Amino acid sequence: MAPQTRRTSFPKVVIERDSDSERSSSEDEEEGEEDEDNREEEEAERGENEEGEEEEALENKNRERKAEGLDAKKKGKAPITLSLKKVCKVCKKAGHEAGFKGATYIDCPMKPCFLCKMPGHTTMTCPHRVATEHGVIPAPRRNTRNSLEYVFERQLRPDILPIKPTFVIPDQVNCAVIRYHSRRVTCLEFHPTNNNILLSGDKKGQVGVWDFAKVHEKMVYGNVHSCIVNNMRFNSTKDDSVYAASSDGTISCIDLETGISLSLMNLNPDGWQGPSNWRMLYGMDVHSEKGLVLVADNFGFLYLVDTRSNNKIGEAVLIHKKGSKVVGLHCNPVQPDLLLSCGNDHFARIWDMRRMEAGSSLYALAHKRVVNSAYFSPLSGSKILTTSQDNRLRIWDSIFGDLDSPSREIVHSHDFNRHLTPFRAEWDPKDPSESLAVIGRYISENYNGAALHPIDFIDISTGRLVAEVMDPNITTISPVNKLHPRDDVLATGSSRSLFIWRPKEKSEPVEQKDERRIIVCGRAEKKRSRKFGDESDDDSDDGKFTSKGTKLKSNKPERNLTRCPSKVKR
DNA sequence: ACGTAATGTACCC
DNA sequence: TGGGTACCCTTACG
Repeated sequence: MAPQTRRTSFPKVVIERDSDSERSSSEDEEEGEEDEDNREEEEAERGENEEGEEEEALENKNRERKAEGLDAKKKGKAPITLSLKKVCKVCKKAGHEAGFKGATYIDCPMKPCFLCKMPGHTTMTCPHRVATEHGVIPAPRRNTRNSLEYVFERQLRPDILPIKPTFVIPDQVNCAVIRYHSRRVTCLEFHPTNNNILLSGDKKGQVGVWDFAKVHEKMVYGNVHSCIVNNMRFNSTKDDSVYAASSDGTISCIDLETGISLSLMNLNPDGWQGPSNWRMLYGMDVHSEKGLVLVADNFGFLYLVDTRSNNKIGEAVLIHKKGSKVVGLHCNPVQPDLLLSCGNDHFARIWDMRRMEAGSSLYALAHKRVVNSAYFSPLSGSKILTTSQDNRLRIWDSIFGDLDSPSREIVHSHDFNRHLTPFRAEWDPKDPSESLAVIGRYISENYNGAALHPIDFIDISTGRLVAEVMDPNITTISPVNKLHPRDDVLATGSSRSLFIWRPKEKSEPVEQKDERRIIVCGRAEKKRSRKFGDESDDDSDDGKFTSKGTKLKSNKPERNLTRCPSKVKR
C-alpha cells in the first residue's frame, strides 16, 4: 500500500501529540530535535505497518504509541508529547488564550464576536453586551463608529424609560425539582385549566407532570416516547390529556392521570431503516376549531391528524426546504387557519391552512441561520417573534404591515450548542401590550465570582432588557422557559431540573422558606455539592434537603437576584 | 482534577 | 447532493 494512503489513514496517530496540531497552524520557534524524533518514529511505523491494516490495528498503534510516550517520560527520554506552549483552544494560535478566567470567559480575538457575530471585537467589548452592575464595569463603547452595521443596538440608554416600571417579574425560585428528569428538559407546558400543573418533556422521551403547589406531587411517565419530546400542546377542548411530538416519529396523546398514551401517528412503522429514512417530529400545534393536530418532521413535511378519528388527513405537504427540519408550528390565536412555521432552512413561513400546498406560503420570513422558534403574539396574533441561531430575536410588529424585513432585530446570546435544548423566546401571555418576552441566556455573567446564565426578560418593542433573573445555585444554562398564562409565574427547564419562579414580593423570605420545596431526585451519590446542577443528595424526594438548605442559608443574603438595567447608572 | 460521552449544524469538497 | 468533519462559554459522571 502506498505510504501516502497509509499516511492519510493515520491522522489519529499523529494527532495524539498536541504539538502537531499546533505546528500545523502556527510557525513554531521552539521545535527541534523532538521533531526529528517524531519524524523518525513515523517513518519507522510506516515501514512496519503492512498493507491491509484496518482500524483495529490503528487503534492498537494508538495505544502502543501512548504507552511508548509514557515509558519515554518515565525514563526521562524526550517524550512524544512536545511543547506545552499554550495556544488558544479556539483558533490554535499562540499569544492569547480563550476560555474562562475565573468566572469570566475571555473570547478568542481572532474570531468574530461570540455575541453579535460581527468581526473586530469580542463579547467583552461588544456594543450589544448587556451592561452589568455590582461593580462590573459596563463594556466600553469602542465600536460605535460602526454602529450602522448593527441592526439594533441593545445598549442601555438612560433616556429611554422602562415601558413597564411596575411590571411584575417572577425573579425568585419558589420551588424546584432537582434532577427530576434523567435527561435534559426539552419542553414545558402549563396546564390550561389547573394553575399549578407543569408538564415537562425530556430528551429521553419521558413526560413529567408536576403539581408545583403541592411540590411533592410529581410523576414522570417513562414509556411515552423512545426519544426526544420536542413539543407538547393541549387541545383547548380537552384538558385531561396532552399531545406530544417526538423524534421517535410519533405523536402521542397522553392521559395526565394515568400516563397512558395513545399513538396518533407513527412515521416509522418499519422501525430503523437508517438515518436517511428515520422521520422525527418536531414542530406541533393544535387547531382546536378544526380538531386537528398539526405536526412537522425533519424532512420538511407537514402532517395533519384528525383528533376525533386519530387518523392522518390527506398527504404530507412540503412546507420547508426538502430534507430540512421543521422545528416550530404555531396557529394564530385569533385566526387559527393562519399557520406560522419555522425551521432549519433559515425561514419562518406564514401559511393559509385552507390552501396548503408546497410553495404556497403567504410569506417567507428570511433569517440568517436556523430559526428555533416562531410565534404569533398571544392575544392579538398580529405580531411575530422569532428566535434564530444567529443570536438575534426578530420581531414583526404587524402581520398586516410590511413583512419583507423584521421591524426589529435584537441581539441576544442564545447560540446553538448541540448539547443544549435550543433556546426559544416565549411571549408573556399576560402582557396586554404584547411586548414582553422571556429567553434564557447562553453567555454567562460573572456574578461575585460565579459564572451564571440568567434568564432575560426583554421588551421586544424597544429591545430593552427589562430584567435578568438568576439564582446563585443554578449554574446551568436555562434554555427552556415558559411564562404562566394567568399567574406571575415563570417555569424554567435547566439541564434535568425544573424551577418555578415567582415575584420576590410574593415569596416568603428566604430564611423562612420551606426547604422541602426543593426536591432532589436522581441517583444517590457520595459527593455533595452546593450547586443545584450537581445536586446529588440521595434518592429521597421527601424533603431531605438539609445539606442543601444549610448551604443556601450560608449563602450571601442576596440569594436571588434580579438585575434591572433601568437601575444601572451609566 | 481530570477525561469522556452525548451528538446538531455548518461548511467543505 | 451527500458524506465527512470541525466545533467557542455543556453537563454529568467516573
